[in-house]
Amino acid sequence: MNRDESTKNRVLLAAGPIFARKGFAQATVREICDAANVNLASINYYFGDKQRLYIETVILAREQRAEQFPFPSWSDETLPEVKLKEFVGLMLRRVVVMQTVPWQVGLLMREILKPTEACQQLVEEYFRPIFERLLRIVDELVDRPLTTLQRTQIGFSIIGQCLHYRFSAGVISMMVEEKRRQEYFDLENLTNHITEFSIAAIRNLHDIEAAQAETTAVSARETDK
Amino acid sequence: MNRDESTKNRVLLAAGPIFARKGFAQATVREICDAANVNLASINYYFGDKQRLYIETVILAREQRAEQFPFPSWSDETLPEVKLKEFVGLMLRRVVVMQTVPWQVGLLMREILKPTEACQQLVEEYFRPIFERLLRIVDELVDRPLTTLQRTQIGFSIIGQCLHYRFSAGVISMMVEEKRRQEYFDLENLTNHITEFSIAAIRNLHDIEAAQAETTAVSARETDK
DNA sequence: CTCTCGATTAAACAGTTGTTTAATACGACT
DNA sequence: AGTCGTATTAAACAACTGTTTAATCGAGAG
Repeated sequence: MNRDESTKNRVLLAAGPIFARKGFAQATVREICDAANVNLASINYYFGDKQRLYIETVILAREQRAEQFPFPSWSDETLPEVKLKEFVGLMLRRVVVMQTVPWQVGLLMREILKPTEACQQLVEEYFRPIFERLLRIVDELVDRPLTTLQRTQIGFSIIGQCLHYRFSAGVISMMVEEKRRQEYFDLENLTNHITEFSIAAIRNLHDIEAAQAETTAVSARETDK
Repeated sequence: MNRDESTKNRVLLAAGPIFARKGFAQATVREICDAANVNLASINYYFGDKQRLYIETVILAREQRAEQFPFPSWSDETLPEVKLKEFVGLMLRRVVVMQTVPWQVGLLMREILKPTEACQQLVEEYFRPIFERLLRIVDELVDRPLTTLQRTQIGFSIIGQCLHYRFSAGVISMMVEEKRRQEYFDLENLTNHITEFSIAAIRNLHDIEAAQAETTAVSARETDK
């Protein structure tokens, strides 16, 4: 029998999307076996129990995590503004559009929200390189050296704007009028806004810091009285 | 009998932390009743079913959270910059707490990540008023009228920066060096950065939009060749 | 006292869960 | 043919779920 269509493999492939969608506890072995068109006992026969099936599924997800949206290779002359825009567009494409998110990413995201020890490796191999790449773009956008804290915070501000459209997608949908919902999740609109917002912030940050110190003083005076 | 110690109230208070920790499906009525030291049938007697107990718990969480960190009342002369800073600080205080997450916050975050029936009411009575308040501050910060889409996107950019430190707290902790972790979650540092970043962005957004149009053209030309 | 009625209780219920069992089917080998 | 070992099956299992039931309690009213 072809290995790809073996009972064990069918279970593994069917389990992935279901675990990704519903989580470990909410996914049922009956649902998985139905989807895989195998007998109910197959999971225990091949994997021992549900838990070990889940672990094998996570491992498979890691292995199969194909670089579906690879980073473009930029020439030396590419403007940092262009780089940032493409970076933001890439982030949004990877995480925002729920429908097209492959189940492998969904499963890993699930692990990330509730970090375990296995998550550490994921951070090092997946998130940190992405983040470092972003920070290098930020460096190009400013004309002065930044402290480690500053550039990290700027990075989180940009990432935060992107991820918000995934984590809070449900609430955002409820908050905007249904008629224009598509507009708010439109990839190009989002990319343009987040890019422009962030560039505007980075460019203007230097001037603001000084002014803000004054504002803080005003705020303090108001609190006093 | 004291109202606070009534059976119904004991159930409500016991349910909050359990729902927050385990989610709706994973929390069991027996566990809640045990914690509240009441009979198993009490939930159905007082609340009808588990679901309605959950909804009442979410409502309670929202009320208690808003009570603990109320909005300041601003005078007419208060600078919008000050307002934004206090808004951001309030958001962060309500949402971002490093070590121990109060169960009220945990429950609200659960609703954002995976909205249930309780969420619609939560949006209308809690999130939307907060968001509208933010948008009015944004209006004061710009000197020109914004489209609905623009001001909403700006609002999401600010909220997204704040919430990122809750949803991605685990990953952020893993990404920054442990020695300086406290620094990255320091309330004042965060408040200052997000406020300054957002003000800088809003102030500069107008100029950037024009420049970005040119950049887009450059990007297109680069893609062509 | 008795009566009443909401509050509380233990028990039972019906449904679902993951897992196990025992029987059977199937193919490879002698 | 018969034998062996693996794969697959339907059924049963025990534990747990939310909910319902019917009995009991307990305090206030007549």
